[in-house]
Amino acid sequence: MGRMSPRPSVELRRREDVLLATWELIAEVGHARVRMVDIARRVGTSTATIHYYFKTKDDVLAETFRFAVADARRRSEAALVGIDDPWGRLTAVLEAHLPRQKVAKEWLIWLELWNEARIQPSLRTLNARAYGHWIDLVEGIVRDGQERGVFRPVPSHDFVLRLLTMMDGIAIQHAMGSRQVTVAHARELLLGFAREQLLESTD
Amino acid sequence: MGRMSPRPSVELRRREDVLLATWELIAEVGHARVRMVDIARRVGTSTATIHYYFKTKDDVLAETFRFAVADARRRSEAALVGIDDPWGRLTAVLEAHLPRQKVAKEWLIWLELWNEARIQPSLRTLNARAYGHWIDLVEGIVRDGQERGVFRPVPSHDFVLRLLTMMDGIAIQHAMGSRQVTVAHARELLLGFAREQLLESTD
DNA sequence: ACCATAACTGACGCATCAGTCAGGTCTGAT
DNA sequence: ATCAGACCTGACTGATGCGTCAGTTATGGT
Repeated sequence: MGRMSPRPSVELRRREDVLLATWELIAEVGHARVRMVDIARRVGTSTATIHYYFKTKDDVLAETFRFAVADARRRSEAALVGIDDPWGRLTAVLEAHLPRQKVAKEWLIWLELWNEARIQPSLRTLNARAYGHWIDLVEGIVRDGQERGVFRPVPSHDFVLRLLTMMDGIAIQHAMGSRQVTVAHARELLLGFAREQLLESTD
Repeated sequence: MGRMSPRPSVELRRREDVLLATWELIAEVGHARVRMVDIARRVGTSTATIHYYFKTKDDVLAETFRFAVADARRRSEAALVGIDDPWGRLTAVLEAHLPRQKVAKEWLIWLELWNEARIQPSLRTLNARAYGHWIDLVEGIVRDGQERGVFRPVPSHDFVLRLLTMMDGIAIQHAMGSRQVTVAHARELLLGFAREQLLESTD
């Protein structure tokens, strides 16, 4: 009931507010430390209201993770709009996920998701799907570049797996506050690797 | 007091039992879900006894992380004993940390440590130190190989950072139960990368 | 045999939170 | 003006789990 009422805008807006607040809180203190009161306060309401829109706290967290995944996917797609040459597409999509500003917090969400996905099967499938899509996206760009003769014919799947796992590892050290791994350095490590593998001639 | 009593064996053994049990529990259910009762039960005692040896639960967790770090370092050193040629040393130390059997659980501990280190400063320095040591160790092997003319003169620091962050990223996907990333595949991704970069001639 | 103290424990206090409930207000349609 | 139902909330309940404490048992030295 009610979910298909003539005026769903309130419900949708409220739910999104909650997810946004939860998203920030997870990034700030970790999902295990997020309390319903914290979410409520940040949204400017009571815990009972949160429960009016979400059955349990776990639901809020799970939906927030889904929300984050969808958001990241949107960012990938937005970054690719209007770009045609393969190297431009590859750098655009990687740059779009380098940990600056809002994206920095997003990486913290991934850290949390990985930890929780280990335990909760539903989150595990969420992560598997998201990561699969991420790999497919980048691999598609790489293969396209190879077919067009712009990229060297390295094994695309292994290359992408190396590139993206490297990205995850870099994100971790960045999240640890390692001063060795600045955003500039992260970009150079990743793009440099891609350049070596895909662009530079074997002489 | 007491810490320097004539018979420290009981205390030391007990403490180690607790750390071992906690280590396993963290790997199994995640540090946030580990309860004092669980630890006590696994050691075969009461929660009050755990508190006799450790001030708080956080102390137990923190010391367990320290314990895990020390254990990993010991494994690196053990793997290198008696091996002289650089490529042998590099593969030995990497193999020693591939996620098989006991080491598989260890990777889960790292996942947990990364999450918690983000929040707790003392754990962050622990992680920073451990990771710094890990990089130094591998970079030492690489530089030694380069000086001996066995490895190609790629920039050692960047290479090692790429290799080790790749390893972390692979570990994450492995922990997620990705069937794409088996241990065999992980080994090939890592060692293959090292081989390409360090051994294969530029033609 | 005795004692000091290390080692251990059951029972409990206490704080923290997720979730519920009974009832309130607000809004748009008739 | 009235009403149905969406929207919201303060106050409460119940469960959970850390840490304490008063007291017991084990142990090694003299």
